[in-house]
Amino acid sequence: MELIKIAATMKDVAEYAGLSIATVSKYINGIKVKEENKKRIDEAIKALDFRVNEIARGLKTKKTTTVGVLIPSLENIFSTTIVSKVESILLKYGYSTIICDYRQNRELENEKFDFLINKQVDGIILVPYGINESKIIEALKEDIPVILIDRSIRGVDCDIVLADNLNAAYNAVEILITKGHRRIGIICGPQDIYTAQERLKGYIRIHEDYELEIDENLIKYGDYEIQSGITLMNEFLDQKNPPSAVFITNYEMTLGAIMALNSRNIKIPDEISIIGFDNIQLANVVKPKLSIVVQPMQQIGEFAANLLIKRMKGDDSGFPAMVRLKTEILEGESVAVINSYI
Amino acid sequence: MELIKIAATMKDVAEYAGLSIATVSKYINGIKVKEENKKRIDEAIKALDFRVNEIARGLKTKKTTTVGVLIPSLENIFSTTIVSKVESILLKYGYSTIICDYRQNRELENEKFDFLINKQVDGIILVPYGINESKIIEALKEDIPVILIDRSIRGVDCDIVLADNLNAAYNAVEILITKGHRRIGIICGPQDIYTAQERLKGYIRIHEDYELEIDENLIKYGDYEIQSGITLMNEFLDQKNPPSAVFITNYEMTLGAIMALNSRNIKIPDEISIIGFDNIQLANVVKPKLSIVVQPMQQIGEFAANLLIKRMKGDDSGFPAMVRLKTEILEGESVAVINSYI
DNA sequence: AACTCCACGTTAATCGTTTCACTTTTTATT
DNA sequence: AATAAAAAGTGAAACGATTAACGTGGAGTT
Repeated sequence: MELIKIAATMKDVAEYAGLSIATVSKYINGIKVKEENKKRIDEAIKALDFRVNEIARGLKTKKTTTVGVLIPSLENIFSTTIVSKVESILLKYGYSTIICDYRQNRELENEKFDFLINKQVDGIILVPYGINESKIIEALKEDIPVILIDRSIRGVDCDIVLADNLNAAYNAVEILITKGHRRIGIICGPQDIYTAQERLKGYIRIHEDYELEIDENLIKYGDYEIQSGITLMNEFLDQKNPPSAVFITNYEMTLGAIMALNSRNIKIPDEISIIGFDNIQLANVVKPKLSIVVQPMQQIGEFAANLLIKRMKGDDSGFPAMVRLKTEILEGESVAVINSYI
Repeated sequence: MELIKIAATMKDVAEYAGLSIATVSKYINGIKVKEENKKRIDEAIKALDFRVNEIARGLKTKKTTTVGVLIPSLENIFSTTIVSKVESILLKYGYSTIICDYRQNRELENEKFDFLINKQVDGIILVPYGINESKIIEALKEDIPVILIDRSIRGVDCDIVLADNLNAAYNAVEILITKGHRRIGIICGPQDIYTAQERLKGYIRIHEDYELEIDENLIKYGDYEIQSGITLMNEFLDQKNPPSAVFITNYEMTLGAIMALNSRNIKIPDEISIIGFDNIQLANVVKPKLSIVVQPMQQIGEFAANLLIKRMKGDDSGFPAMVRLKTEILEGESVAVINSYI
């Protein structure tokens, strides 16, 4: 005969210990209680295998100790690395993390944001794409802190943590320039995405600083997916005057670009130089080793999580915070030194 | 003056509509209500921007419409692909997904399992590693369905969804054999992991079926991490009589193995043939294109999610279910044809 | 001994739903 | 029109915690 064991409540504990529910509750919530009673309660808790019912608690306190993380995709290293870090930090504070993936789809992004709000999360970390800014404003107004990652949203005062994308691109392209490249292609992300704009700005600025002309034919816009990388790299290769080097501004498109080169049997860096983005593992497994821009993803996650904790504690100092973290360049062997200009 | 808008409750709706709370509740839960009242309630809901408080509901119903997913790592394609699929299916049914990552750490795995139970999830999907089986039994007894993925646990009757690892390995090694390889190395996972055992069994069985001897020196055990792949591949290469082909049984070790080969400048497949595991993107970006075993990760996620839904609805038919899905082999150019045996 | 404090306890209301056990209204039947 | 049966609506008690507001007993003071 299986008896389904029914979970003990605080009432049971109180009875077992011969005290009132209120006393037990207080003890559990860290309020002082007589030594003697402390013992009795502990004993009762152990004997009954009591655990507070978070739901009931949540109903009273209007807190769920749950936060939502909304990202473009679970199949993308940038997002998952951040999520992984965020989750581990939040867990330390007793929060659980609901992760939602919106598949690069604006509509889904909006829906899932609502879903999280509906689930009454205590806070949200969002890597935004096309969210309706009013939703964020609304959330903030309802006292649900939101931390943006990677992309700011026009017209919304909101904490944000991101990489210094402009300088990431600036530095990457500078490497190409100092190695002698003059016709440098860039495969950008969508024009309406902040991060993508910043990366392009970096490309443009370094050209200005070196007084190099910008050839519009060397700027191509993709959608951050593998296929874009393939298509756009092929377009470059088919140009009458192709670039000697290409800077690709995210991981998936870097993958695609390499696939395109491989399938045409083009040697890196002999025939074309490459700087990619974001995935150290990829960089090491490709031959020759790829030079890539590495975002401090762990750090981004760390800052975001800690900032969120702070906001959820009600500390609004420095709002809205903008944390901009430095990127790094990992040099491989995918960039050739050429002398055309000497 | 900012007025923080306080969410409307069912009571408010009832008052606005001039009905009782009970009626409103019933309507919301799909019980028939007079057409006229339907309208009034809808109107009230809209006017007050009412949304049910899931917490309060959960307190009464003892359901959270939340499920937990516990995986070894968020930085591993196998897990994230599954999670992504699971999440999207569950969401359709109104469930949210709490994702926990235990970093290949048994202790953390046990802790996070408890955490999920404590959060009162309605069900759990688990890719187990070293969990204490009593925890699962306990959960099942408390009527929280658990679906295992990829690895069964001795002594526990539990639904499980996995790939046919034995035949995956069998088929992969068979390809090597039919192409003339006779000294075939295998880089296995940890000996205490079910999946790893199965893959090794496949390797052994195909050898038996072709009446080939098994050389213990050709079997190496790793821990499913990149470094293992590097180390073990190097060990193979340093043997007096190295294998002509190596089958590597997970993604991370495949990465490592390729890094080892690259750093020693060994040509694939001219000097050694390779069959790897699990990552299609990787397979395409490496040169030459890698031959790999592909698990039907999406399908695994799909089956697991649907089975969980079924269990949560209280349908225990066919318990414990074992769903074993076929793998596929994606042939690249990393396997050489040799004629030693002709 | 009377009085004030202080530390610790307790009572009871409350959070926003669901649902049981009725009551009232509507419809169908004769 | 009367009545039974079916349908729709209601009041109030849960669910399991937190927390004001208040109660109590004993040490300290005079």
